[in-house]
Amino acid sequence: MVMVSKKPSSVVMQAESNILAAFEEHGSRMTWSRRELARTLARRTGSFSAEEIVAALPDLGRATVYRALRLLGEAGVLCKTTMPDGTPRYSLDCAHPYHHHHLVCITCGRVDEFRHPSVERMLRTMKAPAGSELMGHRLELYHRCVVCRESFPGSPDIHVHGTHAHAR
Amino acid sequence: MVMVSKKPSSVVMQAESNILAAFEEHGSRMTWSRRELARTLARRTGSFSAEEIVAALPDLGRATVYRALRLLGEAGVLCKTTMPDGTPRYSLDCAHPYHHHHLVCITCGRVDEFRHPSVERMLRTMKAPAGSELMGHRLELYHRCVVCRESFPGSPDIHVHGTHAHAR
DNA sequence: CTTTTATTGATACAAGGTATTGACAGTGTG
DNA sequence: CACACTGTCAATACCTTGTATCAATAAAAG
Repeated sequence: MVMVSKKPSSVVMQAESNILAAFEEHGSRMTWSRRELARTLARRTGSFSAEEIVAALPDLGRATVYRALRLLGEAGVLCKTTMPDGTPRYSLDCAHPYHHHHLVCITCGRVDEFRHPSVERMLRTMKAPAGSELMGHRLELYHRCVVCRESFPGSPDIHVHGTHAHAR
Repeated sequence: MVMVSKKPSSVVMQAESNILAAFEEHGSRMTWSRRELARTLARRTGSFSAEEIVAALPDLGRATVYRALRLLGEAGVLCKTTMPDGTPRYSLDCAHPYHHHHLVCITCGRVDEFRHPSVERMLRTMKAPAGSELMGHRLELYHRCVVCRESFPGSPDIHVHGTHAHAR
């Protein structure tokens, strides 16, 4: 996991206040822990694991971090993405806060958001089989981003249960 | 997790030989363990966890079961699905062995396979951002199946990171 | 039948996350 | 401002889902 592209400070501040707002709107108390967390998360680029955040905030308890991540996920400012091998990664919602899917680089872990009309069409027309009720969905596209292709040419042979390879 | 619909014995036998064939085609040795596993998996309906299989085969080691599940996943006869909360479930591939997505009941865990032209169109046109390379994808639709809706009316309020709720 | 090599089960371990608990800190009320 | 109420905290233990290791064993090839 490389890729430490710089994040403009205006974007960081925006992200931080988004996070704080999410806590507020959820009715959570504003504590030092949560402020620290917001500050730390806002600076992140790309995706990260929960344990990375735990490590970055040694003065917060594990449970506290996990609780906050779940809360922010429910509030819609943080997304939990599943890598091809099933390990979870978190990323901040930026571009499309309300509905989007993920384009995930399997090499550096970078997560981008996208929308595509065909997906929305599919979701509308899927009106699940007679009598059932659609409740939600998960869509992730796995790729190798430009930077990673340039740094490491060649094709990593990745297969994982539940993931469908694309024809070459 | 309820739903013990009966599986016709012809289907069971078909599934069992599919599994054995998968081992064979992969070049694996045919062992007693793998035969037992094939027999057990073939009888399953709906989805199941790895630990359920471990428990059902007390004479096989944990590692053996996990190894076989991974192998069968790679061979394409078994799918690993991610529930909304991130826990994995396995299910046999039946209808569309080569390319499909999953319609997952969040109440009983039943997994159905589906295809939808809009999804295929999206995948074709997504030709990921300039210079990157699409490697695979994961698409799961979460719903409550007919049986579960009848058994438990009311709407469970499920939200999990990375899953997007559908408008009601 | 012997050799080779994949496979096995046991065990330990790693990652990701939740449950519990006593202590403590924010916040609304008086 | 003081108090009590309740959310939140850190620490810890524990759970689930898997993987790594390794010596013993069983397929399969010759």
